[in-house]
Amino acid sequence: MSTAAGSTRPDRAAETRQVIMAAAERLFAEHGLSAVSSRQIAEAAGQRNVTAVSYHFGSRPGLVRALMARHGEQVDVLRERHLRTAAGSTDVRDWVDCLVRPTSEHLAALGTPSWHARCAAQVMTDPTLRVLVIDEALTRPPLTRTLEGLHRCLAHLPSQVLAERGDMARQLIVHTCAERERALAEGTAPPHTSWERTAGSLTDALVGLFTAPVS
Amino acid sequence: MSTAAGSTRPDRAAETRQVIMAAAERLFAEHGLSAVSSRQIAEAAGQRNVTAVSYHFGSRPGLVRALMARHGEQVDVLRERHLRTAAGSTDVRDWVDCLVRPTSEHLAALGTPSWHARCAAQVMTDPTLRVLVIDEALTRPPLTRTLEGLHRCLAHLPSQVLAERGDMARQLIVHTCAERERALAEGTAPPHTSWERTAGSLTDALVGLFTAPVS
DNA sequence: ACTGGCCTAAGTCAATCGACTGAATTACTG
DNA sequence: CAGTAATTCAGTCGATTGACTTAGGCCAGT
Repeated sequence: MSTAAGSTRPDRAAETRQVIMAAAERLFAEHGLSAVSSRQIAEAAGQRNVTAVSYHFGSRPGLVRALMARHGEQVDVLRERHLRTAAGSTDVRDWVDCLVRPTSEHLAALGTPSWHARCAAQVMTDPTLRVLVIDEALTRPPLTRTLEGLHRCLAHLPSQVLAERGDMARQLIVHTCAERERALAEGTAPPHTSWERTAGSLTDALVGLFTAPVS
Repeated sequence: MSTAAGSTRPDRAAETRQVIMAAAERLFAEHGLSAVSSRQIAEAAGQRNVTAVSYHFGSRPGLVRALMARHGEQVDVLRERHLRTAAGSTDVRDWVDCLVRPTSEHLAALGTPSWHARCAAQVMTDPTLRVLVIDEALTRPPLTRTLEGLHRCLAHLPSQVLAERGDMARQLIVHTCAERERALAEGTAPPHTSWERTAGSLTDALVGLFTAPVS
């Protein structure tokens, strides 16, 4: 029987993948995306083989994609829950909550220090990896449904303005969370800082951003 | 006489510095900060010596600092002008204009394609270069005066909220301009896109962000 | 118990990196 | 015209990188 007792055998690779991803995420957040070599990742993951990354993920972009996909799935679960409570609402704030809260809750669940927010910010700014992740993110059903709900509340805005403000919201969420994560990890955060509070500030700001009059 | 006729002699180094900075900026924007080596920069600048960067700028961080400082000075000039017209105003929009317009005007003056906005976004996200540039930027008098003016309009907000929203504004301006610059350079921008329009959208959004009610 | 397939370890290769050294070129200065 | 300091060029060094190949270890099913 291979019931409990930790893991059945074929999990060894999956475990190694997890270890590598955790190490990569930390190094990416600390030193920047392209400043970290595959060797360093493998070494930090306790793998004495320098080919570990390319074996398990094919390439560095493959690793990044796996990294983002894993968090994306977990955020999706949380977003589904928020979507159920926001269903049918015509209040912008409810839909902004669906945008912000899943991310902040996921980061809170990761504990401190976490690295994903900073890693995601790195990926978003990287000229080559940007596209790879953006269109993958935009095809996630819970996110597109959130945007649809938001658009229904803001139907009075020109579509181009809506698109612009959506982009701004994305930038704002990603980079604000990254900065907050760094402050939390470095211990330089102002008192009373928490992911809960961050989500609140972000939501307030985004509601203002989306409902601002168009000149 | 060495009046006209281009340049007096000691300018040779200054000229080379400019060429190197232009090449570096382009490569940084296209491939990411740490993905570009000093050698590649020197080569792209037409320098056959691989030591050109370290000779003229001491190090790679030195080059980045010089890059940011040069644009910072030019933006400062534009910001001074806006500050004169906004002086004494109690309208948030006037001060947001002082925040946004100098940047957009500077980018517009650079022509298309430009690379500075994307380069700046890279620097802002880099774990090591971030601090190097942020505190230098925050010590620029025209910027601090703008923030003071903004704070006077928003005195009713708790100081921590003010600080948070200031950070968000910074992120928003830098990354929105970077994304717009990329769209313009790649020709994938929607019609009617211009720095003028970008500034307008950004200003609307930021006014909404700053004046949003605190929950 | 054996065997076959998945996973990890170990070693190698050319290419490239940053830093360093010294010589050649340049254009002002006396 | 020669001297001088600044700038550019050319070549080298050890270290590191990604990609590749081969050998070893481990578990599952039979």
